[in-house]
Amino acid sequence: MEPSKAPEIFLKPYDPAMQEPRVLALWEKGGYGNPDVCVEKGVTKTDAPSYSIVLPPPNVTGTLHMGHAAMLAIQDILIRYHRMKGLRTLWLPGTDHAAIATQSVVEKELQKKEKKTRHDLGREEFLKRVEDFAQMSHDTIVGQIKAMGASVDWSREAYTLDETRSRAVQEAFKRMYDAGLIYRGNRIVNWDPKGQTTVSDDEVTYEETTGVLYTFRYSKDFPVAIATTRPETKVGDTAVAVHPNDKRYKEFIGQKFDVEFAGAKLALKIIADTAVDPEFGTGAVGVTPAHSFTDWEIAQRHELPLVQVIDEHARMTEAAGELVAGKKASEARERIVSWLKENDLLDKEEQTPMNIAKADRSGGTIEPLPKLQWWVAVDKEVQFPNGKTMTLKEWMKDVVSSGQIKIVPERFEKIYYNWIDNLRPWCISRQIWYGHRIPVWYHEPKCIPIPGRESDIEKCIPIIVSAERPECKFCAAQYHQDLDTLDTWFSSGLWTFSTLGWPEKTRDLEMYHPTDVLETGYDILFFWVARMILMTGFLLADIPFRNVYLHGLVRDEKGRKMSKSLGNIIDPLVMIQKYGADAARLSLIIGASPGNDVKLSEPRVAGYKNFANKIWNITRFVLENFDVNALSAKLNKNDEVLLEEAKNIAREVTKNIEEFRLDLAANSIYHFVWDRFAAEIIEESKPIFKADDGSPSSPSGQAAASRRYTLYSILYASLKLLHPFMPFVTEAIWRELPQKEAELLMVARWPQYNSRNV
RNA sequence: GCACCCUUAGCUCAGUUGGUUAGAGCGUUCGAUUCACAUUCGAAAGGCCGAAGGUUCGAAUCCUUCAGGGUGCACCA
Repeated sequence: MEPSKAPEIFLKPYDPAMQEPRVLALWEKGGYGNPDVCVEKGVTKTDAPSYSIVLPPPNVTGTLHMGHAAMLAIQDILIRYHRMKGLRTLWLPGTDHAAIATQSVVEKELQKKEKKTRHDLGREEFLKRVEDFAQMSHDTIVGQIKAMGASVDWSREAYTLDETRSRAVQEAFKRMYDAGLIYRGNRIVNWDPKGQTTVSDDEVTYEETTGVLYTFRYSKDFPVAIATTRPETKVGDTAVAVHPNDKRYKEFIGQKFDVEFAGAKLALKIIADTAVDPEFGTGAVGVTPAHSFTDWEIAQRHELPLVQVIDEHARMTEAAGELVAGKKASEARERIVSWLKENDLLDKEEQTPMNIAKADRSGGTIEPLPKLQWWVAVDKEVQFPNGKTMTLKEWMKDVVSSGQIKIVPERFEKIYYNWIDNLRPWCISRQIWYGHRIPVWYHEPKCIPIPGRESDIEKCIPIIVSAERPECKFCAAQYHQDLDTLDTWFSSGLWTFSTLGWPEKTRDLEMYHPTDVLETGYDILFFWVARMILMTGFLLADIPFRNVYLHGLVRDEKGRKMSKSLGNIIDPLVMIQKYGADAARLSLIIGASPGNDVKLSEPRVAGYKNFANKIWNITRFVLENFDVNALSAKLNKNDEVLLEEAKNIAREVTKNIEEFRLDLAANSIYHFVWDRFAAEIIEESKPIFKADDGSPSSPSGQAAASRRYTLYSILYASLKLLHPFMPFVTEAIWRELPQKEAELLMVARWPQYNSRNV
């Protein structure tokens, strides 16, 4: 029996740069990313249960980074595994318009290259620029997703701002508006003076600094001293609050004072409120309803008037009084402090730790301002489509605490609850141009009666929610659309079902929703995951996904965030070019336990390239010593034990994938292949093949045949087990195998470790 | 202020419900190699598992306290 020669390709080391494009072409030709094709071609049974993941859509703000690469690797492992298991598997790709993020990238470019602002171009022209940029960025991203080997279904690709998704956004807005969940209201917003827009609470980050706490009296005869770190806002005070049990101030509660303070006339009422901490400062708070969230709430409780003294450009308004009106807030502060000194009203200046609120995107210092904006009510009781009445907050808690949605790692559930407990109404309107225009039309400033039909005006509806411009039968005024756009997370919140065709009742929606896993970085648990649960709950009375798997952040070797300014960015494409996509993937998987950050360095990626070559050479050895006749060989006891060992590995890998321990799964197959299969089993085989006398009936010939079969079986099973982790090299090898069950490894069956066959 | 996470070999990290001499990768040192693998193989050095108590027949693992590092949220007059 003459052993077959291994294909020539194995005589050279594994070359990912050469093999990967060929493998990509094979996959593209196969079309198995689309589950319908899998069913058509018979690799998936018609009645197979479904398994679905929607890709968290990358922002069209440029190129993908290592975090995206990690996300793609993890999801592709889950997808390939389930596809091989025989499930009807859908991985739906897409990109996110990322409103504020994309707009600001384009604005910066515009400023840098042409010294223009968006207002110089006008809304239409500017939007065209943004769209061009978004398209370019989209194409780059698609190329990168492919290069990573992600087996997504491109036929279902979606964009958060395309037509279908726009319809979903308008429908969602309308339903929530009709239910009273979305309302327009004058509340304190996080105003970003730099970006000239509102931002949500979650888009605000806090920086610790040291500030000065000033203790002073409004005037000589004012009975109470107060403390503040923002003296410039004090010209907008309308009350002084003390704790109801504070004996020092009890006698003053309810009294009113008119004072002249730094050029402003203040009418101050002394009130009692439990929000006041008697231990802090003097135990008395100057209440500024227009420029502080807590003060605004106090003002609501006590029906206090509101005086806005700072405007959208962080300048003092006319209402701030003659001393500081028109000045920058920072200047106003100095002015007022010196005024206090001049008038001998300042008791104390002391250093105090404080947090400065910054807008996440623009870095502007947040100025709390009262503004008329659109909000999602999270504490309002509403009827859900399933008939139940509850608040959005209650829903969000229930679906997690009841176990309908599982968060992995579990500790994030606590963080999630904590976030919900502190959740305030969600401000969804933004004063930027790129995004979903708010589908609301107004008769503003007012309705205009039609001559001769003046009484009709009572029937007129001055605010209408609609995708198209409505016509008014009762009034002569035109409807004007709201100028604002929606928070990008509003459309992202619909992602699991807008991608499947909602609000149409599509087959996809029925088959793939709820999705099985939402896999993303823990940094957007609140931004996105919580919002998806909220939106899906109200609109579908359903959950968007059964599992949330949170991966850690990819950092540099010193544990720092990768950033342009630090110059420590590792570009996934460069890594793929140098070491292959398989190596890049493995470096992001092994050693990355759920929810924990990964420290990545180039040598780490390089190390896994060796592994791909190892598999390559194992194959060479096995095929050089293989013979199809060996497939019918009678197995020796020894060899049966080896096959049993391989089954145990298959069992271990499977269990770990099921438990989201991809790091452990990858690790165990890695070690089995290298340390057991290559280093020991193959080494032991060499003498067996040497001793082979070529006669199938002799003991030596029989032993060799048994071993040939065994090596082939172990290789065969190893390729399958490795495939989700290293799809390229395994698929390239599969192509060369003389005996196999399927044209492509990506649709071969996952090893059945319960049966006799590996 | 309220939570959470991390601390194990020089570096990066595993060690999943407590169970024999604590593991891997990279790095270091020594050796082998006409042999599937210029990307290979073997071996060695290197750890009072952050500290102190406790529970237990038995603790890296469970409990308490503390220290250092990090994160989230709140407060921020």
